[in-house]
Amino acid sequence: MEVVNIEEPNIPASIAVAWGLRDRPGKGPRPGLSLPQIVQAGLDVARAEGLAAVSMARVAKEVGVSTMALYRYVAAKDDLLDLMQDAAYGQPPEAPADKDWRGGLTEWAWAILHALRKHPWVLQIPVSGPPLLPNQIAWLERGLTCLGSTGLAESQKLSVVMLLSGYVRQWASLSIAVGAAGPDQAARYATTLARVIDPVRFPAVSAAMAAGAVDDEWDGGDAEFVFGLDRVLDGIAALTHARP
Amino acid sequence: MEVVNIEEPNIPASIAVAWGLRDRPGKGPRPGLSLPQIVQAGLDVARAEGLAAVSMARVAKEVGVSTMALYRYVAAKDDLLDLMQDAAYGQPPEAPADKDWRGGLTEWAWAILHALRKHPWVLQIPVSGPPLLPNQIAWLERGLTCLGSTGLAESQKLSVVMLLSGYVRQWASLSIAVGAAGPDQAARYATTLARVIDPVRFPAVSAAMAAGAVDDEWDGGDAEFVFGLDRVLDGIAALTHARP
DNA sequence: GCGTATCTGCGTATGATATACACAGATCTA
DNA sequence: TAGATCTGTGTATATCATACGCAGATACGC
Repeated sequence: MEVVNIEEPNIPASIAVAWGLRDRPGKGPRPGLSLPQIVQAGLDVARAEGLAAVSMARVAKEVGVSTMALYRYVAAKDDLLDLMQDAAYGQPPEAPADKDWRGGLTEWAWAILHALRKHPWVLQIPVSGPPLLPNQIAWLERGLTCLGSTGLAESQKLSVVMLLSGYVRQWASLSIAVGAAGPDQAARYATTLARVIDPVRFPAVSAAMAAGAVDDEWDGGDAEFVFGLDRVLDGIAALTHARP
Repeated sequence: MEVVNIEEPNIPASIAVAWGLRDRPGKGPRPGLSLPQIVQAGLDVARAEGLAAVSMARVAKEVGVSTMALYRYVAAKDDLLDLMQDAAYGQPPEAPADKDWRGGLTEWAWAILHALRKHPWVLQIPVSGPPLLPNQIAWLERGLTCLGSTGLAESQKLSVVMLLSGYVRQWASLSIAVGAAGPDQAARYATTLARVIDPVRFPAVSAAMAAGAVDDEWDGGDAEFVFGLDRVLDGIAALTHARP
């Protein structure tokens, strides 16, 4: 079972593997591991010790194999990370059929946020390209479905869904980074900034800090998320009204 | 010149350094290097060979010093990356005073996009926290200033600016990733996806692909960027109308 | 002017990392 | 049964960040 597929030469191996495009010749000995097993081990390590601890050696130890055995299932570490990311997103929840597009997308955005909060390390994986793995496609499907009744063009639907998922990802990234630092650490940041930022050179930032917008109110809570989410959805609503 | 500052124990060293909070005791020999010089060398390497090539050894060779000499100026590689990121953003362009908030923010978003296109490797640096370095604060200042006349609350202004900058960053990330793959590679992706995606399981995605939304039209051009940007700005406009 | 503390730059060492390569044994096909 | 092929493994290599200590240069206190 070689990981590279001869018939699909220019596809990243991780994608081919994830979609199950593999010849199973069954010549040699039965594989003792399975790809989901390895990916799950990666998830466990990432969850317990962070993404930085996810090395091939560490994952191999987790499944009880030698380091190099993993390379029989995964062409490179980046592929494993891609697969871990897809597994972390998981399958999107089923769409309740009785919602309008706005309610559906709101729920969809919340579901993404929950997935990212459950697996914060996903945000540390550098973006390697457009979403192409099965679960990511499933989330995309689910988002596009919400826009089915709006009459938008297909390319517009796609842009809207990408815009929204980008917002969630971006917001989660910031919120988790601040949350991971801890409230006292964040407070120290704020006081330091307050001392360092020149009110003459940065009057608007100073005003925001003086109004407590930067730190005091910023609990990383859901209110801020809803605010941005509503802004984006309002923008989409304006578009649907313009094109009935 | 030790990099850690004793009086500010809990501040990341990179921030203290970037803001010039350093004691200059002037006891030992004059430093032969300067921090901007090192950061510039990092930029050069990243520009020419990508972020992955930016190692301490490579940067040191670039400035003509030994590897360990860099650690007299930077506490860790992450600090260097933070400083490189701030240098890549550079100073925001001056705000033309005769623009309304929407025009101002539009121009601001475009300026960010241009900076990111000029330094695509910035998008590969994992987000370590809220923007705290001088140039990033300057961009924040510039964005907040655009909203000065809207009467929004300070916390709302901040959320809006973060929302917008997040969108730009997200979009640039996707667009650059697709662009870096090259058009032929992207076309191969699309054909592979078309074969792999089950129209029964993913009808909406299939419809989008059939309509050519995924690949044919997606040139990563400016039209897609403007579309999402206008959505976000429409959402903000709705807010300002609701609160005059 | 002099001693001394202190800073700079450097060479070396260490531990972690991804991954290439070749081999032994297991398994299926002919 | 013979050969092809796949699996798991050990070893080797190259790269990386960075800790540590040393030699020389410099400026301050006297």
